[in-house]
Amino acid sequence: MPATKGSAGKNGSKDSGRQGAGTALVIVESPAKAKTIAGYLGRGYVVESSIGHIRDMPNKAAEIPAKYKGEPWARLGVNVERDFEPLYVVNTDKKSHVRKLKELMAEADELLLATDEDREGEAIAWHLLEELKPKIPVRRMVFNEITKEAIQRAAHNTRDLNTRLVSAQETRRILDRLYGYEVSPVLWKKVMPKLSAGRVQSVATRLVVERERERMAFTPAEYWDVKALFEVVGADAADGPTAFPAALVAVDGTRVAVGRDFTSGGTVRSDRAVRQLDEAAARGLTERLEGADFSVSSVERKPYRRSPYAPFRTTTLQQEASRKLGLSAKQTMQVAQRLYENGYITYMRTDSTTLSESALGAARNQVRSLYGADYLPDKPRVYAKKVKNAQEAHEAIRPAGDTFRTPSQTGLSGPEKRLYELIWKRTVASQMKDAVGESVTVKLRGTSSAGETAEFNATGKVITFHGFLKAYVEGSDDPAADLDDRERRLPPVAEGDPLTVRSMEAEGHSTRPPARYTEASLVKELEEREIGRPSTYASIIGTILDREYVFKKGTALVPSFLAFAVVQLLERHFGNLVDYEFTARMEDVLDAIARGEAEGLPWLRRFYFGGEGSEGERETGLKELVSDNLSEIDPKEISSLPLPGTDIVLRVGRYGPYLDRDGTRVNVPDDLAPDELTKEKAEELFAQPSGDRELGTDPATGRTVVAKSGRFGPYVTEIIEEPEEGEGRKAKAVKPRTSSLLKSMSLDTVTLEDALKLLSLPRVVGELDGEEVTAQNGRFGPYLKKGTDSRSLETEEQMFTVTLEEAEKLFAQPKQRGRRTAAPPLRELGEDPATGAKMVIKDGRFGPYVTDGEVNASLRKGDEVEKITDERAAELLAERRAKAPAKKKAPAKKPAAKKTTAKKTTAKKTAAKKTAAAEKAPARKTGTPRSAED
DNA sequence: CAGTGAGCGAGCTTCCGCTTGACTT
Repeated sequence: MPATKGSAGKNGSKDSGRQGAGTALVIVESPAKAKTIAGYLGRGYVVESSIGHIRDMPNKAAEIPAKYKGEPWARLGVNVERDFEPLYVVNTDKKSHVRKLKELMAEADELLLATDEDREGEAIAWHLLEELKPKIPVRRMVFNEITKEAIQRAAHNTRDLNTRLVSAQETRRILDRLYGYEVSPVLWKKVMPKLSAGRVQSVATRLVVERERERMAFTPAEYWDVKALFEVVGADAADGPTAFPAALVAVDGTRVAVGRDFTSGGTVRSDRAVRQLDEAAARGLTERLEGADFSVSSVERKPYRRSPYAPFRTTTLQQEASRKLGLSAKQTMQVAQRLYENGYITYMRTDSTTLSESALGAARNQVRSLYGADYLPDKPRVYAKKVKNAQEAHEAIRPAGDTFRTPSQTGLSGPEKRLYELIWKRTVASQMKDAVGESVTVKLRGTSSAGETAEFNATGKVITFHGFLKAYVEGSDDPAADLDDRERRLPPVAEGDPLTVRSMEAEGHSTRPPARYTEASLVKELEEREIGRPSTYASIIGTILDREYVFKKGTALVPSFLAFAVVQLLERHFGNLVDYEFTARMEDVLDAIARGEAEGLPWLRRFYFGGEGSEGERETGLKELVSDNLSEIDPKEISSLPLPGTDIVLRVGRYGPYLDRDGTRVNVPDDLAPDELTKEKAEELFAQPSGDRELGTDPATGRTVVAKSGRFGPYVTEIIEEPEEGEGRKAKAVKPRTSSLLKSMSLDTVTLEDALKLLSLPRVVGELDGEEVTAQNGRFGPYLKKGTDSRSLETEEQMFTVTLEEAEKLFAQPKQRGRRTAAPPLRELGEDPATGAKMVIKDGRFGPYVTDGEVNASLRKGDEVEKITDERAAELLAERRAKAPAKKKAPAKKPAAKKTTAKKTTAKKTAAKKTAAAEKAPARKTGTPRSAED
């Protein structure tokens, strides 16, 4: 609806429109929010969203602007040599949106940056400012709740941008980038490509691994107790239950041990004066108590009171949706997002439990109408913030609006209705009265036939006023635990009342290892440790699942052996970074920066370049840890997990985990939980046929032919019997013949016939120039060999069919000619303005590339052979030239002692010794943080 | 994890936090 200009309200105060003729552009973070706010602000305002952050450091090489490509720090996106100046680019998916914002701004006469009032929101506002470069007046607009009054108030009570908060955010961002982009490559080199490390995900992974370690170290303890059903003598069944259960708690005044009295090692805790009953003791006691007289020795009554739970924030919603609806963190957020976008609930990514005034009113009205005034407290309930680093830019998660719709009024169905109902109930319950009642503990005593005094306990709970429990009861992760609304009524008994035993039974138990994390409990743990943010909890789980650091077994998160290797590496070589307190300490620093009491730069400098720690000790910087210290990380050691009490080592290989005992190896199934890898299980794996498949006997040799899966893929080989012990060493060890399967074969279907054919290789083709010519299969595929000379063959089949004449022709041709000359350029382009050389696009092993005859440059993602312009080709070539010159090697270092072989393994070890020139940062020129500019 | 013989255009992977559609399979 177009704004009617003119009568913008001279008397103004109540007018929802804006004074003056022009319009103000208001930018918020979320489109759904923009829609709502636009309605509240009315004419004179155009409300648009930024859709989150609009700029960030480049994600990957393709996003780095050409002018920075050659910089040594371009890979990081942070100029570590110049005060950690970040390089910001508009995210590719935001380019068109930023353009739109610019267009809208051109129409406006004022810009209101109304992003969230937290660290990230302030930074988004600053980035908008930097990117939009407004020439009109700019103000920062903030609000904590989205109601008409609050929004209109906020529009007229603007402030300046808080640059200190922006600095805190930028410091956080830089640290996360340095951590992630410096440590991940260490994992690529030492463990496996494409792995990742980060401040949040690595700690999350470590938590899961540590829990598994606890489970592995756990020794269960067995203990027994006695359960009995007692009956009140002479009670009237009409008054309610006359029998009730009780459990043995003490014998002769000594408490009987229960689960919590044991250590994880299976022994009784040293500080516990308890008696551990074994089966014989428990059964014996039960027998001796048969027919014994019992009486009530004490009755203790305590008032019971329970207050409602706070309204939902992201983590508690995820936990309850998991317990009650069986939703994963990601599913919960997806459903909640839909509810939010369609106006059913408030924002779902929040760490706040606060309800706005209007929400309080709505909740209280609903309590009154649905449950009656008796259930309504005199004053609204206020919940203290539970989360330490809460930024509270939003409300709690609650039904939207000034009046709450009941679930049936929404017309929703399926998971959306169920989640809405959960949120609605929890919100309403949070404004109801406490549940009150009484809890009772009854102690019973009897004497056994051997004169032992046995003491039993019975507990009961009676709720006299259900209060909020009428609306909502929180779920539990432990299926054995009693829920809050569970009542247990005991018959009315008094001290001295006689009781008879209706039944009595000894029960055996064993202590259980700590439970594995679930998605919800891991998120809860992370939140308590101040690690991660509401917008990221679900994706943290996604990341560690994607990297295969954990897998799900039911709802449990099980760490992989890969996670053990990665965590082991990080703990041993980057201990500080996976310290559980790392983030908490970082938050302290960031808070100090936000308060203006500290600067980010010195802190980043120490983190990256090292320096004096808080205790005056020298702290090694990240840069040194990932470069000079790299050679200290032994990949073999890192990937090895000794199995305690055995000489078996579990190793994490490129093709999955396997066990190694003195060179004998066996694969470990990918889905084996680490705590299930016991000594016995390991032996079982070794005893199993190793997946080799016997194909039959070679009639020529009598040897068994088997198909196996090896390092280089599937292959066939033959089994050669070991010579008998006394037969001496004179018989020279015979090497078994081996051969890789052809590409057309597979391990499952290969036949003895195939195998014999393969084992017949190398085939003698004939003789040329006095040398034998053979056809065989090798590392790079099929080839012909003549002495030290060789030529590749086109197909595997040729190994069996190639004739001497064909071989002679091949050897007559120069090497390497195979396909190069055969392949004409894919496209011809014009001349490179830089060199004047003609450019062509060719097809190569790694896909299409452009070359000028000297320099070659692969096409990048998004480049299409048909659409490459001369300019783009020249750009690619220029970039390639700017990179480390492949030809002339700088002789800065001492000459290499030996010729480096091309073997990858050695390259790995010698990698990363970089010249440490110019590492020292020059003294700062100015003391002003870059982001503090006005 | 089986063990033989080239010579070549590499380039990319990855972090945490804000936010949604627009894409293809």
